[in-house]
Amino acid sequence: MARYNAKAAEEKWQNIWRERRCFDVETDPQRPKYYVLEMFPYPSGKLHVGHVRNYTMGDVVARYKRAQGFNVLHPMGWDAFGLPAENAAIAGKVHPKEWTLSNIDTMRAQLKRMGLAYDWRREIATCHPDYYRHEQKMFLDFLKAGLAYRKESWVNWDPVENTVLANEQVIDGRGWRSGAAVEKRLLSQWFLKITEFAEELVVSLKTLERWPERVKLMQENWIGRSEGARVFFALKGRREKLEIFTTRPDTLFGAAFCAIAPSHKLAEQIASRDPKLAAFIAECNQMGTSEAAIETAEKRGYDTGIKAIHPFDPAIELPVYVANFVLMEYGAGAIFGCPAHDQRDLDFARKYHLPVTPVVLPPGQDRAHFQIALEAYTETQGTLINSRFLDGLDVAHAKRAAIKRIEELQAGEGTIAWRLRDWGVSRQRYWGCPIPVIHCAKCGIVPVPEKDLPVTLPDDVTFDQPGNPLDRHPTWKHVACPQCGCPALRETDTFDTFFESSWYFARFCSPRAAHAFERRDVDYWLPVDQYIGGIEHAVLHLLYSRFFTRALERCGYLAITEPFAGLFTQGMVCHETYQDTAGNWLFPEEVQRDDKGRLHDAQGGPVTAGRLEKMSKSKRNVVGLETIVDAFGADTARLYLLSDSPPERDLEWTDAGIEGAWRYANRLWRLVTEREKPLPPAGVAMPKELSAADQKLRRATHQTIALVTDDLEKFRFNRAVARIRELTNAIDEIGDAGGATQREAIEAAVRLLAPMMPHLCEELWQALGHQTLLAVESWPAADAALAIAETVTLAVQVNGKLRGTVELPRDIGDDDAKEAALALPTVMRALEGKSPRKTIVVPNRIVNVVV
RNA sequence: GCCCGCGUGGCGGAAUGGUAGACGCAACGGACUUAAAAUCCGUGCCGGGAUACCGGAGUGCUGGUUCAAGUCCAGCCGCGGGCACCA
Repeated sequence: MARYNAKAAEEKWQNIWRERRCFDVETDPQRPKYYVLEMFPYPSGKLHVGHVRNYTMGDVVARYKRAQGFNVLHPMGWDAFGLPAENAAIAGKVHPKEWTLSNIDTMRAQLKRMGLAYDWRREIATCHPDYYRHEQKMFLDFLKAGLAYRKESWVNWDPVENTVLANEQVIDGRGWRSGAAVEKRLLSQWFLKITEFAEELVVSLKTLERWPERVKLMQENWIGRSEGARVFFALKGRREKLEIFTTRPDTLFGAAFCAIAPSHKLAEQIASRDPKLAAFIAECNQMGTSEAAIETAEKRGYDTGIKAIHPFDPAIELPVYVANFVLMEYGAGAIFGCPAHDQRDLDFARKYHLPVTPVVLPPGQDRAHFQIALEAYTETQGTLINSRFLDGLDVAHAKRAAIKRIEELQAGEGTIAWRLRDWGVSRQRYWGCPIPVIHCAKCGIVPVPEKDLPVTLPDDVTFDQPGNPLDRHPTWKHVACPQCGCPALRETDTFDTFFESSWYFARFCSPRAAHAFERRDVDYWLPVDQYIGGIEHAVLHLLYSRFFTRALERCGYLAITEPFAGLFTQGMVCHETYQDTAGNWLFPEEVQRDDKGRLHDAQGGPVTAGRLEKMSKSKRNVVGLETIVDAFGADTARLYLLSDSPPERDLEWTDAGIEGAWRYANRLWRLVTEREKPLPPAGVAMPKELSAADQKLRRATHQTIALVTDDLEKFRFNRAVARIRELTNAIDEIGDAGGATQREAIEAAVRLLAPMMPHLCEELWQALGHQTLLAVESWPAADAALAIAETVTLAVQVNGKLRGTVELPRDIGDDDAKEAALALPTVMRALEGKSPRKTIVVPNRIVNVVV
């Protein structure tokens, strides 16, 4: 039995697509556009099947939409800056640039073997000055627009590597590579003012109809909008006031103390004259930031001796503490404590013997007996007590009344607090985009003049010592101040690499333009119609990009505010993990299974299989592409990745699964190429009279076209594949008896499958006698009339229990259906001679007889 | 703690409130073959019948709504994810 030669066919069709420029596209305002994009990869070394699942989904959408007549933009590029390149440089004595570019070459070649319908002319890599020069310009524009600024802030500092670490790089309070306990350090850093758009970023989530609810919810949580009030407490014997934020102004009469963050201005002020407080603050700064550290940390405070005056009654004085649980970054960095209705405040009050006054009486509680012991009442149902003018109100009304009074007294106002903080973009790293500013002793911070852009990275850097190579480069940072000409210093920090990925989707529209974007191109192509990527970017990349698009719009670069009209988050590809007796991770191909099902390594040593995990280099549970594509071809891999699980769920890679897909590829291939009786020629007319079997196949064909089209619209690739397999089964069933109907069915199957298995389908399309390329063919249309059956099978139930089925003409009258149902022997037996009380007929579906 | 999602055969998974288990994987049995591979056919569970077939139970658990519930509602159990000293 002959086998489909995937390798030869795939090479052949890839060459033809390339020669005929099938996937090259241009801006064409006369035609409807569709922009499909998969999150571009970091060039870590090699592609694995996890990457490919993502790109295959995008490719199906791109090919499908093209067949539907859209002008489809489907580009690919490289998120090329980042830490791993530097780590490789430190470990392997290879320059980050070389390492990155050679990885890109490898991965590009791998991608090309997958037959993805990309416009490769548009490829970009973010590490090229031709790319990053534009973001330097954007940064300067942000600076002018007040969207970028520099401030001192507390950062994660790795004392061994001498660098700031991103939050993701701090694992349980320790640097991910050095293992050193991360310290908090106060450093001057560049920030982008994402908080400026906090409100908009939440509100317009509602307009993103084709985004997963889950992602929108995560962004909403992350931005964290809280309605409340800002209240100013006068401080006894002091001129300044203490600003606090609260979401519970209704509980102001329950206040027992005020507390400020250790890094609060007032705390620092007092500490300068109070060594004990200074020591306390230092201790707070030592505290770990890991989840465990926070959970076990005791609530501690230091009484400053200062008294705050209650805004509603000057006779009430509250002690002001510096407390370790108050965060400077949120609200005003200061709170009032209401122990009866906040658990932390209660813990704190019990420890420091502060009064606990309940001010909200839970529903159904007796005021005389209501007491707070060790558990605060934090619900917002209840009635205000002990609160003078608020007494008797429910919580919601009391909040409003309290805010009204605060505003009348000019002691504050209703306001909204955000959890979202400005985006710190400075990194003490070499392999990133240089931040285009100069520090001058006289002029301060001076932006690099536009004529001097790009500020390019020097190539001659060393990695033999820890820290930022740019900082110790002998000449690079020494420049003349563009304003006064005096010797000055270049900024040696580089941008967070999320900076590059925040605008790359727009650059694809005009990837070689001299300035960032051609308006004609971005106005045509943007927003991205379908974006596809992993859920791990639900907040970071997707939020940054939404912010960036707004910032670019404000600076006149773009005319849109939302970059991605549709988003799909696909699941991960997982694989078992393997470890030998020494605990070393093993690659799947190093593990063999003996006939008793036990696992061994190459030397015969026992191997234990661990849990199913996301494919990752460190655990070695990756399935490389080469092995799979060499053995089965790209199409088989694509089919398996699409068919085995719903796309949003995780997929477990199994060898048996890929073999099943390979069996199907061959089955379809034989269906066309190995026939005892040849199919009628292409374009053969459908006979007027069709046998029942022929009619049935025709119906299946047109039903399948309609269903698969619907499935692809809704990203249900696994179901689309199942439908096509069903049609294949139907084609098999009719055997060589079918003529024109069988050709019609096979052609439909091939065309429907083409987005998923493009090479095989081109091969079959050609074998079926066609001259055209499927890659540029239009999508098949279902004939609704042909998809409808003349007869339908009705299920017949007695008391809701299935008792049989009956084949009847479509749209038969209810009475006829009832009669036919009652005539069934199984129904009569179930009725046991009783007469039906009621019969429900759902046309063309079901008859339910109730006795 | 708060918010969200999900529980269906041995496995991945299908089912606009209307015949649960499509499609596939695995396993078992059979056909073809000197043999193997490949290919093809059959098989969800329990009880009875060699077989056709007949009966029953069944979508995490307990209730409810309905002629009819995997699907809707309430409560519980379990798993997964996000956020969290956020005032």
